Amino acid sequence: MDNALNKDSQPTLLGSYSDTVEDCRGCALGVLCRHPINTEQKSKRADCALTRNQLFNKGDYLFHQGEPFESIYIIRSGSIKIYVLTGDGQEQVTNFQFSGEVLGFSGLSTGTYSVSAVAMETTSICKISFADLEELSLNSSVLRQDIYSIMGRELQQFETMIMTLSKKTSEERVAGFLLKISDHYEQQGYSATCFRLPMSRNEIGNFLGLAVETISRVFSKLQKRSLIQVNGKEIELLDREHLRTISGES
Amino acid sequence: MDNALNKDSQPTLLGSYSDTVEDCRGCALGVLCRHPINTEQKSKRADCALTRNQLFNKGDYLFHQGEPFESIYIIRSGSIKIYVLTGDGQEQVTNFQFSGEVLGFSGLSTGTYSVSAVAMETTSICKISFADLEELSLNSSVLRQDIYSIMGRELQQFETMIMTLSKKTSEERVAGFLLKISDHYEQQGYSATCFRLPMSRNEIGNFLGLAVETISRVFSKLQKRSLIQVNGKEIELLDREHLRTISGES
DNA sequence: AGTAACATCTGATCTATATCATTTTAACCT
DNA sequence: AGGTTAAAATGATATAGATCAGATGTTACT
Repeated sequence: MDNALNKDSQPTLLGSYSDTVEDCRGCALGVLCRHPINTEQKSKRADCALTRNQLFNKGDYLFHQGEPFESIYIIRSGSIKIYVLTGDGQEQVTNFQFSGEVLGFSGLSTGTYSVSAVAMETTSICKISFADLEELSLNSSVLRQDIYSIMGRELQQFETMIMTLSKKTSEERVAGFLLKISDHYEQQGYSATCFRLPMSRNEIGNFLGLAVETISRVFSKLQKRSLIQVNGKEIELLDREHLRTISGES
Repeated sequence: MDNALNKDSQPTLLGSYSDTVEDCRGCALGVLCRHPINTEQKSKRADCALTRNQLFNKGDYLFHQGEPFESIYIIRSGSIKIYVLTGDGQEQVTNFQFSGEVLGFSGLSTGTYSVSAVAMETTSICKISFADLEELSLNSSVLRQDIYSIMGRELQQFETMIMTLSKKTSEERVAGFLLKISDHYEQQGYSATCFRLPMSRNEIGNFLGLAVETISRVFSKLQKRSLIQVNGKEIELLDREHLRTISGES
């Protein structure tokens, strides 16, 4: 029921896994594994560790809202749902994150995670304690810049999300949602037009501020207009350009 | 029409304004002015400067969306509206910020400001280039922690905002909005129950994802129920407890 | 002071999306 | 495989809040 560790997941010295670096080209904190800082650091701080390639099954939690903030997580592959519990115990999905993305930073202000993070499918994670990350960053302006950049990007994405929730119609939201996922897969070298949604209609609706039924209806409508092909969670984007127009850029 | 500099606003060496520190108790980056780091640094880096107490009039911009990211801004007094321009040129208010708060971080990822920041009333600002701030932070774990904490808090606030826009009714949104401002003024030593809103109904509606007319109507309804007293921009909260219940905590 | 331009308020109507109800389809378990 | 349970789709209806229109109030300018 808890995190399933595979045999490669023991904490290891930084820089000792150069054979796996090839898998990590899209990693937002790739400098941790690629930069000379590793070999320099290795000798200085034997205790400084990055846990790599830890496997989580669908439903496994990376962390729960309220737990002490400890580590930053990097998604190697798979996908994670981020959500907060509202005052009355409802779930509010605040993000879906995919390979290459980094999560956990919002815990920085209170010292406890402000959200929960749960795997939506089998997901491989790298993990580094924030204390270690911060210490490493003192010797690498590139790493520092990367950390700030990741947090800045997350702030920007939230700004965009607020715009979406505040001004967009259901169709615009769904089109934008599909394109965001498509763009992400494309950037990671997968098909941009044909993919499997790791989340349920319910979770999509929750994230987009719409009822489940509305998601179904919009999917059907977009399919009737030959813009997408829906088969359960399998989605094919038939006309990305038109979808882009509908979504209102963003 | 542009930023009006008052006579105290020239860049100054850190630590040279100890006489003004008393005004800055609520400042989220107060460590810049209070911590021994200042005097140590002062001799080492004469060019490291914090611009203090720069005055902006209503309508003056701190920065515009798209301009190169340069500095972080700290509000000493007054209030700032943060907004993005959407694809079709509409304005989307993403935040209202008040004294003690820090802004500009979302520019960190792209190197250009992703939002515009404009004074809603006469506002006093301190400003530090991010490069200088980062350099100072290398010698102060407290400052580093403060920077991360500010960014983490901003992420958290966005998470809350998404919940608001996704799930709350107009009444809940408005009650929560008034309480947030009230709490802020209280924390800064002003009256928690009686204050002047620096923004228009239009801007409130834009921020809360509601039409202007809805804001007016909810204000009127809350007044009819003796929860608030409205007189143009002057607001008195008559029953904060009840408002808190209506807002659904958050 | 007087007028223009704008902000706010209130009422009447409309509509996008929620909600409720039912059917269809897919996933899961022993 | 077959039966149970959950997810998704679709139709019918309700409603919160948008939009339109007008009245009133406020601010700014000469």
